[in-house]
Amino acid sequence: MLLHPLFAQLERHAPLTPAERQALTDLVTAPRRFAAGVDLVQDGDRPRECRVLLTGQAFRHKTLADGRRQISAFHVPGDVLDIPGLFMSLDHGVCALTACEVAVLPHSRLQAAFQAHPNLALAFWSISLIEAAIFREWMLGIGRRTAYARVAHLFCEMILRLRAMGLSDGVRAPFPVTQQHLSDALGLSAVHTNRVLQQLRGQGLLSFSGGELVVMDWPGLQAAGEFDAAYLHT
Amino acid sequence: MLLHPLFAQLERHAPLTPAERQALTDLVTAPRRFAAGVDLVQDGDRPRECRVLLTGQAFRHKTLADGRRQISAFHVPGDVLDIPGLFMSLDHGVCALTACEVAVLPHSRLQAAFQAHPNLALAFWSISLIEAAIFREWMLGIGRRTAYARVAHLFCEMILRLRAMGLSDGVRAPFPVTQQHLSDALGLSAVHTNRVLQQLRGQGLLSFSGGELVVMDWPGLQAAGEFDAAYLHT
DNA sequence: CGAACAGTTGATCAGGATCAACTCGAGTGG
DNA sequence: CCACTCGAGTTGATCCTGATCAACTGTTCG
Repeated sequence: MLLHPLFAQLERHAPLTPAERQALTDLVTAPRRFAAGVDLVQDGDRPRECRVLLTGQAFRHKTLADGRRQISAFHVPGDVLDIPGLFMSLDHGVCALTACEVAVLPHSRLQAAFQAHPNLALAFWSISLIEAAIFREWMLGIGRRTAYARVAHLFCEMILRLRAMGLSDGVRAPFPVTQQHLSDALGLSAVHTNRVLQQLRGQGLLSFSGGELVVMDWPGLQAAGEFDAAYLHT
Repeated sequence: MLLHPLFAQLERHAPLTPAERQALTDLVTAPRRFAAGVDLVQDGDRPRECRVLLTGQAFRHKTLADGRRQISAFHVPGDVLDIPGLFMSLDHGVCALTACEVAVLPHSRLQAAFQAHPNLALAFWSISLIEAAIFREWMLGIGRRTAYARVAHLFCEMILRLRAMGLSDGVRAPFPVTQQHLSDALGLSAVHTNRVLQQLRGQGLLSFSGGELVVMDWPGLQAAGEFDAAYLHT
């Protein structure tokens, strides 16, 4: 049951057959452990394997020469960290937020499994499309929403995604990011993120400290973030 | 040779076999024509077919209730407009910028072709991943680049993508968008976009009017946009 | 004990938004 | 044929969201 988080992601649209599950189980190598802050996936790399996050959290980022950084995704268990690496070299890095356990699926054996079980390829494709849908929603937020709505929206998303993986009850969730991480994800400065957080706290919508998010007023938070979960395709 | 633009996109990583090309040719129905301004793909739709842009240009957008709009992509011939529709309902619309010709690939027959030619599915998957890479680059721009760099960067991208489809010589390219379209793609106001364009023109980097982009100083434009084409994976 | 980092606060600044008005075609209909 | 409208582009004036700079607190950790 090592790959259980991955199966949960892959089965969001259609269940896998026992044979498909077995094929994945057969090809995975021993999971690797990484410490917080380590790069799980390197920018510019042309990987020979797919990494799947089993435990812990991570984030995807592009960083410019002068240090400006954009975080394009936060990753929860079950997420495949480098699907693009199946086809091309990576144009971004993935960095561990916490200690992480990562399953490794060698490309050669994964591609063989795709040949033997075409639906497996479709399932991986499908989760890469959901990730793209999240990118579009983030673009909408960064481009067109206020800082206040952006922060609220991100917290709504993370609560739901973590709940889908059994890591949250919908009220409290582990989200071990600094305010700087939030800023880099939302296109804000750290100072302004801090002030928006104080607003959200002051309105009794949530608390966020020590890497834990607690939603105290879910309808209020959704409204503040103009949040509609349709784009998550759960 | 109706599908020639699609083949050009699909073959960016590996050539298709004659059998694979034939399979696509066999399943395409008569192309449809659309007028400028018409929605080619409707938000919320759950399509039964894939649409491929053959001629003309289009853009992908999410629009909020109050009219704020984020354009998440501009599409050139050969682009598949609704790959996510293979797996899920669409969370955005695609609108024609010009009169367009669109090829229609029914899902049922496309899926059969994927079964018969697994590499076809991989090729479609691959172009959906390139699109996601572009999304990430746009996020970086909207979140972390100045308005000036954003505008320059977008023009660099469009010149290269249009050139890859044989629609530009690398100097001049058809790009029939209004300044409002640019603003909605870049997360700016129309007024500010106008002023940035004047700057870029004033520095002799480009001219942009009547739906035509002319690059007068390519190195200068690249520098202004902090542009590195790696993310296009050409 | 001292670094180093995350968070917080205040003061100031600026990039870009907003509002409003005007120009300039390109239709379009009387 | 002209008046009218409408959309796109342009300009100026003003405002404001959020950036920047700097200092300070608290905590953790070596």
